[in-house]
Amino acid sequence: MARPNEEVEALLREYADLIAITGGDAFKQRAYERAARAIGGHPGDVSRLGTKELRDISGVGKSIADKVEEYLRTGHVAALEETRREIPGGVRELMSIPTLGPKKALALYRDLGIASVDELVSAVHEDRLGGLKGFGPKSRENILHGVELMRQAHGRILLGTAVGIAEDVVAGLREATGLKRCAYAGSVRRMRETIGDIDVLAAAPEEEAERIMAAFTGLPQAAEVVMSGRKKTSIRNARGLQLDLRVLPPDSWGAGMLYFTGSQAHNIRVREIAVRKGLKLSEYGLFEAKGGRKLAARTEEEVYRRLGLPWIAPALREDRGEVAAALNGELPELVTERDLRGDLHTHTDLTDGLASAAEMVAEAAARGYAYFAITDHAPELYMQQMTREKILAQREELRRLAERQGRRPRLLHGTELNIGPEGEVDWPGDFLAGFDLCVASVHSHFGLDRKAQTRRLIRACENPYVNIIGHPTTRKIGQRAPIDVDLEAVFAACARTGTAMEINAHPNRLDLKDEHILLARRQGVKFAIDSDAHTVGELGHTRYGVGTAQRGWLTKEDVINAWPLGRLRRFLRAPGRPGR
DNA sequence: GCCGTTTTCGGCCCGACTGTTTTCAGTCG
Repeated sequence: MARPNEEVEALLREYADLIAITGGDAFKQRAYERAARAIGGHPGDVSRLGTKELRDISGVGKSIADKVEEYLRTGHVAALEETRREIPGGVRELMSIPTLGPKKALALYRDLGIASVDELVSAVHEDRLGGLKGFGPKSRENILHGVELMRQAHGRILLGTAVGIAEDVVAGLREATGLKRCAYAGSVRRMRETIGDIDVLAAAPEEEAERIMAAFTGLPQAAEVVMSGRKKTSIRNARGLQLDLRVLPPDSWGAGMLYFTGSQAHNIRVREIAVRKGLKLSEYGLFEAKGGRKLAARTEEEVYRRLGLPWIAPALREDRGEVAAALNGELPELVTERDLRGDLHTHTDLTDGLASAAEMVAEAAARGYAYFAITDHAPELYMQQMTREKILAQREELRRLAERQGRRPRLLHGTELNIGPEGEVDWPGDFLAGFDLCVASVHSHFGLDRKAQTRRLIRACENPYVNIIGHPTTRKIGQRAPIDVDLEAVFAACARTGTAMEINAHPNRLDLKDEHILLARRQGVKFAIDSDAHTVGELGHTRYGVGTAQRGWLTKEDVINAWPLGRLRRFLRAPGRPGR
């Protein structure tokens, strides 16, 4: 499903870059970037849309719709091909080096014929950049350093890792400076699945800025100082991750958090509203365009309110229609971590977990869960050596634990079944009927074609004993691609059979991801936010699952483990399923 | 190139830092 959207997005982004390099209209470039973002984030498959529906996507007009259709029909776009002949791909690649943008990339190509990162590195070493305007000794150094970074670090880090670093840096800064208002913003606050850099905000009067910047560059995480000023300082940690600190007057805290939380596209939307009202919004506050009187800045709520909007949760700020929804009073009341009443997918040392059932249950109780499911692996995952006897013994163990435990959490005995290539699962129905719930997941045959993957997942949904499809696309971020499957067809089957889709909260999975959730939700699918914990500590991963669910606009109504136990049990025994 | 309860033409977000340009362009977020 996502593939055509991603392809079209990449295509439009490339065209936007080429417009920038060739010195084309900056507004035209932005129009292509905006359309690229809109199509990349569009929940449905764009290759299935007609001209009219395509143009209904905000930012897509006649010209871009024509190009998208041309691409989907023929596999290429004539206008893009033509520009590509003018500018070799390697020139665009130069822009991925920090400090090099379209103008400098073009200068390098036009004046020196440099059309790849390697050629650029050689040119610097051979000192051929000497005469080029805008390339002094410092920029040459920056280029070599940037290429080095690109080659070693390459790319983004997982949300879970980034949250840890961001929390450490905020705590370190607070301790070193006594700052009260200090927080991370940016994509970490929005809970994006991967993070490119970390933005930290501090509120302090002007005269304290220098002291705070010094504390920042003095943190143990600061392996390198990238730039330092009185208002903004950037460091890199030992692994090449950039952290930016902005210091703002305390009066500007809300406007600053709003601005630095982004996304950029969300900010543009909000500013457009400001402009239409004759106002100006910056990180310092909301001002009258004429006269410059400050109208709001102290809190995010205040700034939004003055623009006629309710507060918009960070996870929604991706320009996916949240501003329009806010204007119409149609923002969803998002599910929160506190809404979760239990976890429905966890493991113990009976299979590949590290903690005993008793330890897992104790932690679930400490988390305040009303119910808690243990779902160890089933026999088809051969390495786990599961048998009927072992899992029945576990059921007995849980019964004893429940007696000791009292009413909370109520223990549910489940299993994580393996979905075979034909959609079959490990045990027959009469044995499955003994479980409180069954999660079913793909653990093998990742390479089947789209038709076969789709068929096996739909069959799993149709199994009356399967309640939840675990990590539905089986992707591991940065490690394993998702299986090729028609998710829309699977979602339809889920909605029809009353099978929930899992939002696996492990930071290296986050599966389903936000865009899939948006799509599934519209088909009436229900979700389970599960930790898939294999250790006691991993039970805390649910926060990332909740963040992902929020990015998919889910309310507690959509999430079965935010429901009271009675309602959850009715869902697990829904009509069409044999009673048990 | 897109878009419209101010507009079908004339707008399109805004500010900080760096490097080298002696007054500001380019890049970044």
